[in-house]
Amino acid sequence: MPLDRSLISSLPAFSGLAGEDMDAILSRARSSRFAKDSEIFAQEEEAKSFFLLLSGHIRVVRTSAEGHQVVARYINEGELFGIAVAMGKTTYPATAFAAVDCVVLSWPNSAWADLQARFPAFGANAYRTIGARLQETQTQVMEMSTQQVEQRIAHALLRIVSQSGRKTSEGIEIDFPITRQDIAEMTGTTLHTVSRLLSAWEDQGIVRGGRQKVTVTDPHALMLVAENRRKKPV
Amino acid sequence: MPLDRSLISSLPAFSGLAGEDMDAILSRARSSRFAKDSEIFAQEEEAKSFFLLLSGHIRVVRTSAEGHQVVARYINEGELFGIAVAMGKTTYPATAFAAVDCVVLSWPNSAWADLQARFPAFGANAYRTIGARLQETQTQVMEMSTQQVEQRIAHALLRIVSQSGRKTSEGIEIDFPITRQDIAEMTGTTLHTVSRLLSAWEDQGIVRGGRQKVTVTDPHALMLVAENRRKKPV
DNA sequence: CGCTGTGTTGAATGCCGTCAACGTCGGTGG
DNA sequence: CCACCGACGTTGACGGCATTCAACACAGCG
Repeated sequence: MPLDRSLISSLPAFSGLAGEDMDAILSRARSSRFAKDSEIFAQEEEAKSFFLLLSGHIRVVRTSAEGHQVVARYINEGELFGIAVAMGKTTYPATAFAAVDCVVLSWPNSAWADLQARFPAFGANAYRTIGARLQETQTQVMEMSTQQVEQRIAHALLRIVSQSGRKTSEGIEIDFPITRQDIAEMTGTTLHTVSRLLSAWEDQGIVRGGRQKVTVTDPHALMLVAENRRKKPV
Repeated sequence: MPLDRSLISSLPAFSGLAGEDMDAILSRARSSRFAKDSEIFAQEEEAKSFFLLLSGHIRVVRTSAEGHQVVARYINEGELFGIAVAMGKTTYPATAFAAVDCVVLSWPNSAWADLQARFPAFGANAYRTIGARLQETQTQVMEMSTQQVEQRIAHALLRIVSQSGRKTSEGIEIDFPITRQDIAEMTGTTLHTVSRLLSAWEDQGIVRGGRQKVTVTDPHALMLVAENRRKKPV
């Protein structure tokens, strides 16, 4: 069954493309499902395909030679990922896990050159994605250089809820399961420190914790923390 | 006077291109000189051109809203830089300073789409450059997350000398003036800590310091430090 | 009902940033 | 040529923040 263009027509990765162009691009794609916690591709593995996340959330993890892990980013619905081919790389630079059950489109890498040449807007959007990620990553380096752990965690939480937040009666909740350990690996700290800070913030009514769950109840206060501008409570 | 293709024929950014293609690309470029410490472009400034460094060394600096600076990277001879246009960005994400007197080629951004379409190998090389920088930056995030300051500085020094080292009778010397402060801004630490560590390493015969100068006299020992595998001296 | 993964909290250690003072190099101008 | 001055570098003392170590609580699951 062919994929319908309505799946993708509103996504930024396809902006600037005519309807029949989308059809042509989709005709090369196939759709697959990945169960929660399954692996979509692995670091160092030969890159055979590139992907678009239709629904779900994906955690991208880099592992160092010594076995340390860091969470490079979370992929949201509508984003391209695993686009090693667009960077001229033959292996994936990180591992991608389904944070929840996911549906993804995938294209064989062999289709990239052709699609990119025939539909320049598609290529340009992919390159824009890479550029945006480079800039985000550099921003992360700056934060890690200049900010304390507390500000970094606050920034990370704000970033996640703004990209993957879901409004509830209590506040804005992160839309996928996330552990203290995950947050620690995003911010270069330990789960102990994350737990302590979240507990402190919960006492102050800024967030509400839960098992694999974080809800931001007072985004404004959290922003003050992120900018180190609130007076610390006793 | 037209630019000669011999200037660029051996550079990776032009690999896979025929001689006449290089001429066509060069015909759109102009060459300029920048004095030491002058600014080639500034962060947030509207991106009008992209660049190739023909000779010299360039320091790329990002400044945060609060005024903190980090050195994102050094550009070596033969590398593209300021390629915001290839990432679909309209402003430069960082400031570029000439670390020494420099000669650069520049192209107007308006030439990018055309060059990229006519000479796919040129575009692909630029995208490869961006991909490589994304990966380096992510590696830096990993290092900052998992390693101590000492290992980070050792890694940074090894990276610099491998890319911009010059052999001398004493060892491998960094080929451009670099201050303790610069090294601190590359590694997310303070000039005090850098100074202390370099002094300690000098006592151990691993490096030799100097004003705006660092020479690695024992690269192997420095690598052991980087991997945290040498027994610390008393 | 135990087991595993997750989360919380206390106490102690230590790395490295901060503060401070001084030393040194090199360029500049009298 | 020499004196001065600013940029760069060194070193010591101190302390705070976050990691480390440890113990326990709790939930979900087979």
